[in-house]
Amino acid sequence: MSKSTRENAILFLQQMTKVTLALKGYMRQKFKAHNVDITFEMLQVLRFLWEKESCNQQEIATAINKDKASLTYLLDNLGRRNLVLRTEDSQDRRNKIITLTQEGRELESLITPWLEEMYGLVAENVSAGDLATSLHTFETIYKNIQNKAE
Amino acid sequence: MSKSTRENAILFLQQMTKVTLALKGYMRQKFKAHNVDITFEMLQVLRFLWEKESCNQQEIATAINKDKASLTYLLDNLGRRNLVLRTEDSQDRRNKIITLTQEGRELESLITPWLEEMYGLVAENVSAGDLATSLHTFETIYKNIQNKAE
DNA sequence: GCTCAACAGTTAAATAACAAACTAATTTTA
DNA sequence: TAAAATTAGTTTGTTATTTAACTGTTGAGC
Repeated sequence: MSKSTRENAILFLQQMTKVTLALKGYMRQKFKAHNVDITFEMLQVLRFLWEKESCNQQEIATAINKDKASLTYLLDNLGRRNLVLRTEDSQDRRNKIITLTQEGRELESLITPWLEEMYGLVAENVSAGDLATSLHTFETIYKNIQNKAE
Repeated sequence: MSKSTRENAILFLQQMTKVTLALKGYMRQKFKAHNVDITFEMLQVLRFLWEKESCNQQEIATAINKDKASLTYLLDNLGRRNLVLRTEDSQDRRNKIITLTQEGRELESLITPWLEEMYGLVAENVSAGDLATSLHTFETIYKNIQNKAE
């Protein structure tokens, strides 16, 4: 690995961290400005449920890259805010079926525009080609890690 | 924003999350395999201190993109592990000067190779051009967010 | 049919992040 | 120089993540 490649790898990691933090901060500020009492992580759950009304916890966890313990916790918090409901699956009693409450469903129309703005922030001033290259780079790096970790 | 651009923006965010998690997991597994009782976040602090032996907390916080409250907490944990020392700055008593202990310095030679491996994972099978494009994309997105948030 | 492995979810303990309010020290400025 | 603003760090409360151990349920193979 050449010295400049190494430097760029380090910069890559730094910039990735900064972008992640900045996007979270952007959404947090939106929530605060509109008195919506949820976090970025809760939004990830809600966004999934807006698409797929009913499912078990593991399904959500897999979709949004979290483990099931985090989901237990997140759904407790969403339940406390009256945004989701947990019911036992009578078909397979290991499952808890998660559904949105009316309140949870109603948030969709308020928040979706902010999500679209966030997607816009990712795409703005970035050519389609550069975006695709970056995507491809992520995929390569991800594979590199999977291979190394066996 | 075209539909496919939007899709790619969403994929970009998903892949970025996955890469971040995978890299953290990779390092965690290294620490565990070698019985080194630190976290990825503590490593960020140590890595900075290996370069710049002595500084105050705010300087570290800025360099590794954390807030000062997180640093208070992280340095408590590093201190408990006997890896860093906090001393009051007699020049400006608002500052706490952070230095590595012998034990903290000794970790450098053990851990640096793992860091280099991590940089390698980012650069492996990625052309210099693609890496540079990705870097540039991050910078553009970061600027987009800064501009939108005023 | 029983046993055992696999699966879904919970819990507890440790670590981390963020916001807001706070203390103490220093610098600015009027 | 006295008051005000700024800066460094801590504390508190809420939220999130990870690991590991745990409970309960289901299903496969003998």
